[in-house]
Amino acid sequence: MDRRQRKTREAIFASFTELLSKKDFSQITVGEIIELADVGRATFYSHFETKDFLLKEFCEELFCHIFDTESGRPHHHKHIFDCEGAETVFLHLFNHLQKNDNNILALLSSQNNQLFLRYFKSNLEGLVESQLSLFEEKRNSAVPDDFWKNHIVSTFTETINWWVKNGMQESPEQITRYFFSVV
Amino acid sequence: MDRRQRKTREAIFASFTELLSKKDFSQITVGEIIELADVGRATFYSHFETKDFLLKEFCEELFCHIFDTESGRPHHHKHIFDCEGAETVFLHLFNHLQKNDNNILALLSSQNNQLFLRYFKSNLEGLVESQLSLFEEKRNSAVPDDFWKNHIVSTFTETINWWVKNGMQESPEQITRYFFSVV
DNA sequence: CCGTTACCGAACATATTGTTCGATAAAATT
DNA sequence: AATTTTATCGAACAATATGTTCGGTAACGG
Repeated sequence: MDRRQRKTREAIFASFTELLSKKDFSQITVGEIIELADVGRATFYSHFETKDFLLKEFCEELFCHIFDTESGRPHHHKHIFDCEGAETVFLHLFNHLQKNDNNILALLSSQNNQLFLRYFKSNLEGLVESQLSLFEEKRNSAVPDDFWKNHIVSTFTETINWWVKNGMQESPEQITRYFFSVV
Repeated sequence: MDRRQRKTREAIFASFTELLSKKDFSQITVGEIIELADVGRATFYSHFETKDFLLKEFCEELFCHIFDTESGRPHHHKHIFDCEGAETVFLHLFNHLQKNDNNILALLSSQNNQLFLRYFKSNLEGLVESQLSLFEEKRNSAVPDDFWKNHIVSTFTETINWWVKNGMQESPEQITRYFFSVV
């Protein structure tokens, strides 16, 4: 990718991040974004069809980064999907959040948290699906598979939500314990 | 309240309801609302400061109606807060939904469901708080009160969400059982 | 019956969106 | 190093949406 393109894209993302942490998505205008990013109007629209597409691509990069960071780095811990044991996987995610990669905490604690938790949720579904067997012991067989899966995913994102909203006072280990206490 | 005011307000709410069931809130314009409601532009703005305030008042009426319907009608069942037993209260809410008061199902199954579930949630909090003791037996004491309360509320709204999304094939009794199986 | 109030409708200023185009400079290609 | 390609700029543009103003009209309530 052309360096100019890269710089423009990153300037827009950075500007967008800053604005998202301050105001509601619906209140942000393209004019504000390009002014803060210091790029031309036509340039913005050559990168993103609309503001909604910007959000979509922004979230994809953000969560791809979080759900995928360690792959291909042999000396760090393994890829998230390869971790063993349910606790490890979810603890891993809580650790990522605490490290505040890509400043995601500012986004999760802003007025737009619902927006990001929704994206988080859709990314989480695949992961939970692959770990579903680890919850088998806790599961009441009276409920449908789909209901059960949805419940785990929702409980996890709600746990994150609660944690962030309360200032993340608990350690990742502690919050993982809370999560497993209720699910 | 003046009859003219009442009619205008209801026409706007009806128009708004119809539009909400068809498209995303952010895509709805004031122009569309007043055209469908057949009221003048100035009239709209004399009733509601902005589109967001319309949503706010709309939700307040909607949920007040649902959480409050039976009070003061001695021959019907008791007020929702007076019901005995946790199952009864939550079953009661599921029944309300199935009856589709105020056409709330169209709203809960539209693209705007997140919007309404959020309002639903805030209305639910008080109710859950008053019923918290009924969950005591199921509770793992290792988690904070606040976390526990949030978990129950979230699980309930997510149960509704799942139910509506899956076409409400289960009976209110069945869905109540699902809810209590996981919480 | 009369004073009050809500509505209409039309016009208006302002803001936002998304597009277009020629000029310019940075990048890639040869 | 010369040339072609490509991204950006800046400014202007039409189209749409927002929120306000005002005089005339008709419905309301006492």
